[in-house]
Amino acid sequence: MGETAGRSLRADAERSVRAILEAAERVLAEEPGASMEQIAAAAGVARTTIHRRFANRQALIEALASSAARQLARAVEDGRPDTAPPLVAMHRITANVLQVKSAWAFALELPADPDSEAAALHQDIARRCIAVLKRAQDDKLIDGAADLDWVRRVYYALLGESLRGNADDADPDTLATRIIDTLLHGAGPRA
Amino acid sequence: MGETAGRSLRADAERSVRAILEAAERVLAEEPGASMEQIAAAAGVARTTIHRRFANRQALIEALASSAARQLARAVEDGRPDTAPPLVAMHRITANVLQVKSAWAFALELPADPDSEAAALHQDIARRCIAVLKRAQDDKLIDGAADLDWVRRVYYALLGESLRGNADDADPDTLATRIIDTLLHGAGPRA
DNA sequence: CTTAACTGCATCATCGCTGTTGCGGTTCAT
DNA sequence: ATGAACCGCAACAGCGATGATGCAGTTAAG
Repeated sequence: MGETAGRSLRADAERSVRAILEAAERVLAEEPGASMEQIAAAAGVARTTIHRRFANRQALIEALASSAARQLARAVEDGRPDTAPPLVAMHRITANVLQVKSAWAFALELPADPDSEAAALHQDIARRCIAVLKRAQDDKLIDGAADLDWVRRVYYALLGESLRGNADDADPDTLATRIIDTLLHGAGPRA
Repeated sequence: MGETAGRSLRADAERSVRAILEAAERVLAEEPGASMEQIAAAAGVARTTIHRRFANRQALIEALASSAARQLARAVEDGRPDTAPPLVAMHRITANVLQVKSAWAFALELPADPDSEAAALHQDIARRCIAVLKRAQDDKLIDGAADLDWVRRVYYALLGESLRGNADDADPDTLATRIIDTLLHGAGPRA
């Protein structure tokens, strides 16, 4: 479970942990093989401080993945996936997720160990995602014969593609609109 | 230019180079930070042999990227992108590219140095890709108001997504059909 | 205020990877 | 068949990253 279970840290220690995780995301996104030294520098912290909080590089990575996955789960939850109308939920969730994903791109694309907290969260998110798609299918927004798992994968791919290169030059809602539109209608001529 | 310009190698040396490049793809795909030792072992070659052919790890990576990019360009070319009917060309190119991309996934997703051979090839491929899409647009297969650069990016994303996980369990034509269908019509209900 | 937690700094040992060189044996080209 | 190219093996030096430790100074919590 990484750091989740440790008893509550002192206020400054908590700040350090956050700074380290944020710095790790920033640095590793640009250079996945970056050293602890570089991460420490970016966090405004001594390298030994990182080793005090995270035993291994591995442990740091896992904590990073867990933290990001929790934020992603929250972003989905905030979109009211199983109460709001499907189209509204999809739009809100997409906009929320885009923001989280642009801030934690590296951590979220990390190959998760099958029995880690992050993996469990991602699995739960995928479950909710398919549930929303199912509701959209019931509302005839998605073809009845469509393979929802493929649709979900396409949706994920569109999310990822929207964030490549110039990350946050457009606002999330504009990007979300384009994603949903592409997902539902593709590139073909409109009716 | 990497290794392209060196005078012709002896037959066994050429075999070694191919074995090394193929092993590098295989090993690095699973573990991007793998050591030269691991690559050498996978290639059935001594580590020093790699250093004889490629000065740096960097040089090896670049040669790998160039080699893969050349194969990809050839796969596109074989689809007759500017003579065959757009839909036919798209299908053929997609099927061809899927095969190359499944064999050289790591090398092709490598961030290319702006002034490398690989980058030039990828740029040329993107140019051809957009040309095909333009012809499809002229044939009313794609909406007249569509942003072709976005369409191309979506197409790339669909290609990538099709190969994740169980790589080659389905034949390329089936996958290609689904990709083109999704690209043109999305997940919405069919007419 | 007093104590315990936390941090920075300097240091140390260790490890694995890299890249090079030399040599003896093997394989290809002509 | 002969020479040049190639390969494996062993050894070496160098480098940077890792992770641990002790100590002195600072900060938060009760």
